[in-house]
Amino acid sequence: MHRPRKEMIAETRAKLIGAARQAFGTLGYAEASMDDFTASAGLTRGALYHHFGDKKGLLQAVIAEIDAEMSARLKVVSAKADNLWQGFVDECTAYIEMALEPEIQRIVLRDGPAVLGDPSQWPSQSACIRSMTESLQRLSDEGTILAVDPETAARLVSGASLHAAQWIANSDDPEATSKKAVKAFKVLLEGLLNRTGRLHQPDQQSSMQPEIDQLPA
Amino acid sequence: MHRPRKEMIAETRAKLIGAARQAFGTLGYAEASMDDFTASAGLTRGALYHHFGDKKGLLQAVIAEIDAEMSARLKVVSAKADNLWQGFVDECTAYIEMALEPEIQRIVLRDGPAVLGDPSQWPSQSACIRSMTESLQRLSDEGTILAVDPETAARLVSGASLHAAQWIANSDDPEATSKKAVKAFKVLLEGLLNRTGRLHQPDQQSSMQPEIDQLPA
DNA sequence: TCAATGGGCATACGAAGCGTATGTTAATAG
DNA sequence: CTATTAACATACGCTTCGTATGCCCATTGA
Repeated sequence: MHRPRKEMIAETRAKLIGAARQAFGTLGYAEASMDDFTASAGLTRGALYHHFGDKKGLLQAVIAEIDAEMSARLKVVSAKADNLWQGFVDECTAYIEMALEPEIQRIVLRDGPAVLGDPSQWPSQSACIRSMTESLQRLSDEGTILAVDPETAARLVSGASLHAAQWIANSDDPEATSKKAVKAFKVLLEGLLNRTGRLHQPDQQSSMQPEIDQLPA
Repeated sequence: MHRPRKEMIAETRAKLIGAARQAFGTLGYAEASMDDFTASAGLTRGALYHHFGDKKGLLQAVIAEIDAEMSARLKVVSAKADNLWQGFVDECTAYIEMALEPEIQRIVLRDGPAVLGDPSQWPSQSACIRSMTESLQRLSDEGTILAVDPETAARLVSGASLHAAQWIANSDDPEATSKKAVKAFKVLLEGLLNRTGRLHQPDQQSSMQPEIDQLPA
């Protein structure tokens, strides 16, 4: 039998990533002991070093997994919108909502950059950015937004989103904070809109409101 | 004599902060050995623990010092502008330029959040945000920008700025990247402008251009 | 079927690094 | 003048990481 062998190996990798993800997400990268969370997976550090080289390598794998999930979620959101602008807006709100999750905040937004360096250089991070970039590219082709470099705009918007999410999540009153953040975010985003012609221009006033007004605490 | 005593103590603190700032800025927080950089200041860890409690406490002190310097620089920039909008724009560009400095990037933007948590909760970080918030408040009073919560807008703008700066600093071609970033940043910022009345409305097209087009590499 | 090879993982060891507990000195207070 | 306290240094133990080594099982080729 060839399969059981390969499956055991894949399972070991998955168990290590899962245990590390749990530990990194709750304790943080620096405080997570490799002895502890490998033991919680029924393994030792030997397996870890064999598969991932070192602790940083495992963090990379964990982040790649999370980032793939985030990217998939964004694609789903933008795909089921009525028009492109709405899809982009939904994508932004989904991005903020994801950034509110403690695991993503801790691993991807806080420890990741400190240990692995600037996220814009990660091979995985490009997935989320690319998704937003493609949306903006289509909006630009369509004439809905002004002619700006889509990737650049995506990075600025994601930067604002991520900071907003961290601010919201750590504020005293997350609900009130999110409302203020969304309102201001909407105003900023409208800077992108093409106001000279009115071709394909969607309803601007109501477009940002849905769903995000009541965010999870 | 009372003074020499107090001065020696202050000097010890300053030497520790200086040595730590150097080590954190070049090696990074995690890789900086307390034994090493205290020795480089002619001291031992004993002094460190006495004055700052632990390694995190020292990082806090270092960040507080850097943040104070940043805040002072921002105030100078915004004070010498001709009008409020221009002052705000200059402040943003100065913010981006500061975020390009390796020491600030490493200590304040990368290691700081990982070790001390979300920057919006730091007592010191409020200084820079407050500066931008005040600028936006005045612009709002003046009618130049739309009625958005000034602090919220300041946080969004600073978030976009910081991410842009990190992207620029780590890109293959920082100069080209900065040009694209500034252009898109300008478009976004114009979302804040009040376009209904034309009272106090400054020249929008040229206002973002100065100085930042040629950023330091 | 039976070596033999190699990959998957555990164990053992050494080296730092951190935090604390304990000195030691010098200045200030009474 | 003594006693106390602040400002550091020294010493110790604990944890953690990385590597070197060893074991075992599965695949492979004859």
